Amino acid sequence: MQKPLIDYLPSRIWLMKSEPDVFSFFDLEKKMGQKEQWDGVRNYQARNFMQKEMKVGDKVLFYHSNANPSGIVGLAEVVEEAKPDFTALDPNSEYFDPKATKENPRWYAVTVGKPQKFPKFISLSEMREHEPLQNMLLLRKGQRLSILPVSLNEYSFILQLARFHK
DNA sequence: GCCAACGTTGGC
DNA sequence: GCCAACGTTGGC
Repeated sequence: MQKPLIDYLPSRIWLMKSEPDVFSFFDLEKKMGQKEQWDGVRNYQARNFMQKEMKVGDKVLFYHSNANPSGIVGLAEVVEEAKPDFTALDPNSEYFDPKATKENPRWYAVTVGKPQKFPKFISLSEMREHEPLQNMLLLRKGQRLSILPVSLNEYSFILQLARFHK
């Protein structure tokens, strides 16, 4: 019997996946103001995390998915609470959702900023090697959610692996 | 490119 | 509400 996701809440630490070909950690670093709304999420569970659970100041482990290799590149932070994701209303956007309206935007997204690159990149395969990370939601078979809560112990361990001290 | 494991949609 | 068909995610 696996622990349901909801048992990990409330969390103040999150792992957010992004495909680097679409939007990478380095894109965030280069972004004006070094912040970006996390738009394009079209999964209800991930949206609910952003809309209902994520608060300004929450820590974000920035994960590159579909990458060579996939893994955590650095730390970031929630800098603005969830607001409507207007890409859903834009017919020219690949994230357009015909069911979204101005009155009911349907999709919401937090804004992520304050990127801090890890001295050492943490690959997915490295995470699998470490006992203290074996219960990470990220490592669960079949877990595809793009936003996942992270426990404090997992977070501390990852910061050590990444040689990140602050 | 393959494909397992999910999530979503829509007919009934 | 069930569930088959389809679409997506993301590691490999």
